[in-house]
Amino acid sequence: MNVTHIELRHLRLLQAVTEAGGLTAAAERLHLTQSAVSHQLKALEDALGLPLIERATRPLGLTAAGRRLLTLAHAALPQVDAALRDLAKLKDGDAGELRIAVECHTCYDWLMPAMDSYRDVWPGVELDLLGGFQADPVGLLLDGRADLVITSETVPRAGVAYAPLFGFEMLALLPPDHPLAAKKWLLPADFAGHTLITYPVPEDRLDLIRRVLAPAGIKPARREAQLTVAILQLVASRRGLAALPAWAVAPYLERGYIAARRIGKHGLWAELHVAVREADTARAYVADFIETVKRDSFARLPGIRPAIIAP
Amino acid sequence: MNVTHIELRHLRLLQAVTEAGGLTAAAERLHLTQSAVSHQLKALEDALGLPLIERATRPLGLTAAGRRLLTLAHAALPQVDAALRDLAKLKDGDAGELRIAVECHTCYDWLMPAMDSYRDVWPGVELDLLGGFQADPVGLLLDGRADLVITSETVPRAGVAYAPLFGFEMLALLPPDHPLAAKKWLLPADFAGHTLITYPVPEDRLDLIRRVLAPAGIKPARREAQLTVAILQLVASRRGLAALPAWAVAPYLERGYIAARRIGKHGLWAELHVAVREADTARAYVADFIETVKRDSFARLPGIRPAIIAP
DNA sequence: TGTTTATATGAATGTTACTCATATCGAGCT
DNA sequence: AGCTCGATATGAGTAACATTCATATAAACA
Repeated sequence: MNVTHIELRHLRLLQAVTEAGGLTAAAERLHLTQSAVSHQLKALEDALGLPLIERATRPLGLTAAGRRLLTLAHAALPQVDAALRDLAKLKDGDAGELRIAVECHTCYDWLMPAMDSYRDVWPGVELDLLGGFQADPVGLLLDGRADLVITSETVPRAGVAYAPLFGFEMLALLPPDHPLAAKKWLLPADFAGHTLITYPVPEDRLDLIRRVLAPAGIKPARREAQLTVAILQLVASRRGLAALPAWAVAPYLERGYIAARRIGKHGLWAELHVAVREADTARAYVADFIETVKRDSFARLPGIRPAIIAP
Repeated sequence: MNVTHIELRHLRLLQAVTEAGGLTAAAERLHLTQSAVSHQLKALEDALGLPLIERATRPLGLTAAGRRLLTLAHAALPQVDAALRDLAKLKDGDAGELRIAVECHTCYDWLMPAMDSYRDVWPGVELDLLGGFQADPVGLLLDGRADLVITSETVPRAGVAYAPLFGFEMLALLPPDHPLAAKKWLLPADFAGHTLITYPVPEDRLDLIRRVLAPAGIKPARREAQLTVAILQLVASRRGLAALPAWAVAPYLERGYIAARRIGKHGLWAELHVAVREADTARAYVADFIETVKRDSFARLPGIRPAIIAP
């Protein structure tokens, strides 16, 4: 067959496979099963009469044909997305207001750049970032004091809709020469007798305490710090241990400033979600903000994975 | 639904609809039913939440959304086609030889420009045009003296494959002030007593005689001319009538040099097909030549329509 | 050499895109 | 008006295809 029946779906697939570095990971991102991805890729290769990926090599490589098709994907898909955005603007208008409340301290790291790329595309949308700690950020939506909340909880609430952003791993931080650094991963007991350095938030907002230490009956001393760099500095100077998202510490790890270890064998994973008023889910500039953040995050943040928990 | 599930199929559809100037004509080009086109367009409009075409206006117009999506189609589809061509070259190589025999005299008008655009894309393919009249052009394929034949016949022959190009209308030509010009279309009897000016080919190769005049028992005198302009000039100077493809006379009609009338109420339609050796149908540079000619013809030639006769 | 992780495959299922048959609509005619 | 013709719309049935589930195979790691 020569009149090849290629579709955007195939381009998105190839892009996801190369970006995710494998079929299984691509499947997660596309919200498909691994089987579907394998079948679809094979069907595409059969239709073209050419293999697209190098099997049995890790990390997965592309064939010349695969690279050519990926080039097409990189050229064509952004055009398609831009057109869809323009259509959305035609439909709903291109102006609006987005007051954003953020629950997690480290989120500013990726939120700022994401907001920048969003602003390029929706210049008519007024972006505001709400500062300060909020006891009940989702409540701000219903108060009308915020339009969008980035949160780790998805407690169902009338009139509020949640959309998953991504899952990320919390890593335990310790000085590079600390005795515990010899272990591949830390167990709850390893934290006993150490001070825990955290952001100034209640204990039930700290995943490490709520999901790991408290169930094991361990209650370490706490010391609070406002800024990520302050926490890192306290850890490096042996004042205690901390737990931060993997993406937030990646740059410091590279420089050997501190060490990071998994919490439990499979790691401690948390998720971020976006909450908006249900009435706003249909607004194009709202939906596209969520899309932008997600795309930006997966492109920029190391070690994140698609969210698993149903919103 | 905001995560719009747009596909290349939709872009090709919109492009076909605007180029063909209607759903029915687009359906023919896409080898679909009119129903399929209508359903698909509606599905797309529903998914986007925006109408794409102005219903109930002739000629059919696009909405702002339709124009934006068409812009996308014009940008993206050529990129896709180029990528597919590159993949075809990767698969089969990019060199070959294409000796082309042409049965119809007027075909050179569109074949030359089509060959030019083809050459841009397949510089490695050696193009040759076989000159002179051939009694049995398709036989040249099996002799190995030609690789591709443009013909109006599709007589099944072992080892030969046919692909349809397009259908076109033969128009009767007459001087603008001729009495017959008063009629909207001509009947076989109208040709009686007039000289028929034709290319120098046997009678059974002339559609007007074989399919219209001979069945009606009319045998007009004939006069032959080699060149299209010579035929036109003879008609204009009242030496007789002629019949030529609509596209070949369109430029002269505009200038009022001659007049043209339908032959029969629904017109006399003929078709052109491409014949190649069956073994060559799988060659990418052969298949793409046929595609190029078809695309080029539909873009350039007025009054042609997809072929109907099964090859 | 088992153990884990990633990919492939066959059969069953669900979801679409498509066709067929028919209805509706609008423009041009008498 | 009413009629006819060409074009588009629509509903129901079908065919084609994408996806899942369950399982096999293969590669990587200790």
